[in-house]
Amino acid sequence: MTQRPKNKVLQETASIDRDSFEPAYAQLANILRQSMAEGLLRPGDQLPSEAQLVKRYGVSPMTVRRSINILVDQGVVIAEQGRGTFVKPVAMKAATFHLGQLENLFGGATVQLLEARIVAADERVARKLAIKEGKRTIYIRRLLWNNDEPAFYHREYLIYDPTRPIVEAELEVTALQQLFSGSSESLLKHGEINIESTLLDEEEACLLKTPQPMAAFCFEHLFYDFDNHPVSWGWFIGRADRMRFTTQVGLLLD
Amino acid sequence: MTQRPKNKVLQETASIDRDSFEPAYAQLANILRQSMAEGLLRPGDQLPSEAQLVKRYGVSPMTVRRSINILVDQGVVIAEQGRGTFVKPVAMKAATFHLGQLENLFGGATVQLLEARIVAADERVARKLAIKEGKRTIYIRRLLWNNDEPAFYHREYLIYDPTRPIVEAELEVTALQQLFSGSSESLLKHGEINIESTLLDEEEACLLKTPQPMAAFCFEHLFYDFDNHPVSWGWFIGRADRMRFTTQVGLLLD
DNA sequence: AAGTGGTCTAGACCACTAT
DNA sequence: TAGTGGTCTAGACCACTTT
Repeated sequence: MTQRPKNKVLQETASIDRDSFEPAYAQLANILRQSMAEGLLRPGDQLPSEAQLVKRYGVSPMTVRRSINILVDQGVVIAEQGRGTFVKPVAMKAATFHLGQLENLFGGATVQLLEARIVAADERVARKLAIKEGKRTIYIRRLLWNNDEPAFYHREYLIYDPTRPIVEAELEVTALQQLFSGSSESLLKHGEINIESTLLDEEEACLLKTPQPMAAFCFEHLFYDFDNHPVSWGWFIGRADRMRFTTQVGLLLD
Repeated sequence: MTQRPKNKVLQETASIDRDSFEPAYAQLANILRQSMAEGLLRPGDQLPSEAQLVKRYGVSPMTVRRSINILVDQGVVIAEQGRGTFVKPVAMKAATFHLGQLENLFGGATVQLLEARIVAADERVARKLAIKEGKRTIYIRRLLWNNDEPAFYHREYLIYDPTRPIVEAELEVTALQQLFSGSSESLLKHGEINIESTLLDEEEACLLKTPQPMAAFCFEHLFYDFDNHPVSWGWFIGRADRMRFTTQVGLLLD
């Protein structure tokens, strides 16, 4: 282990501007992050204690705590009760991928209904939707177009609810579209999405008008209603060369 | 637009347990989330005002604000100054994919060095690493093994720094491994990672011992040091059927 | 004018860690 | 015992929206 001084003096120039529109807690968080970005505070280093920060920057303890909580939430420091607060090394446990491009793909998409029929649930579907095998489900196949190009091929199994007849318009709206539009009329409470990398099979390649073999992203989705019952299970498949997911790791400055 | 009552009475049964180990702010946040999960509070509904929550649950304004900030950060409610706080509809703008499995793959991996040599940067490499074309870089090809199976094929271009000779041990440690291990000796400050879905080419399939065609995940990475200079650019390629990324959308309860 | 969220104060008490 | 972070109070003042 390399020995480093336990505590470093931050640049005295930085201070809180009380006339700024930026709140004091945000300013202090930025000052601390800036110190890390400049290498004044390195991974493993201890941050000044709360009491020190209170004195140095002339803010109340609650404000200091809020600043530090922000850094903790961002995962750039770790606070240990009774020991101190330390700069975390860059590590990647989870990555937030921004699906902005995906949002665009769904946003302007038009929906072509390929097929919609009532089918009996086989073992696999029954298990996913938590219903009995043989119960009726609605099977829907759709093609989502974007800029006159086929963007996604979507297959979905919906719980068939005899008390709520299917409006034709509904067939043109997908669960995932609702997610992206943020419709407040959604019946969905939550869902799980899996991203997989697959090859297009013959049918998929044909519908999406791609040569074969072609790499693709597959988004498997399972959505639940407010009673925690599964509502739909399906997959969106789109050619990989139209999508990319990006994430940043480590320290981020504004 | 459907009209809903602007404000609902929450279940009076729920209250803060001052003897609990769970802090009051977390308890209150959970009570509110529970109300959403049960459908008492639906997307678009207004939450009780801070003053109301202060009275009803007998906590201070700061504690109420902290609870609500948690929900805001989680993206399940939106607070609008002067108007109120409202339940957000389920929407997916970004998705956090948990790379736990990936972590396992890297964690126990052994590294087989295939090639390491100094090469002049071509236009593409020079652009990515922000150096002049023709400058020397270290090109490394590695195979990462996991459980006696080839897991990832890694190619990487490193900035060649004549003042810092390459230790042989370094060649067996990758930037991404550092990320996963959370080594505090990392020189890395931050980086960008792209996830792509691709097909394995002949060389890749051969090294990874897969049939062809085979779908694969490709992680392109670009890492920077504390001076914001690029350090390395490369790709990890692994067969798709060994990885899966999952995310949850909407309301999450503990 | 009344009600809402946004920020902030100046402490308090507690649990935990190190010496 | 001293120092650290974790929680919480009981207000204050401000900016903003609605009526």
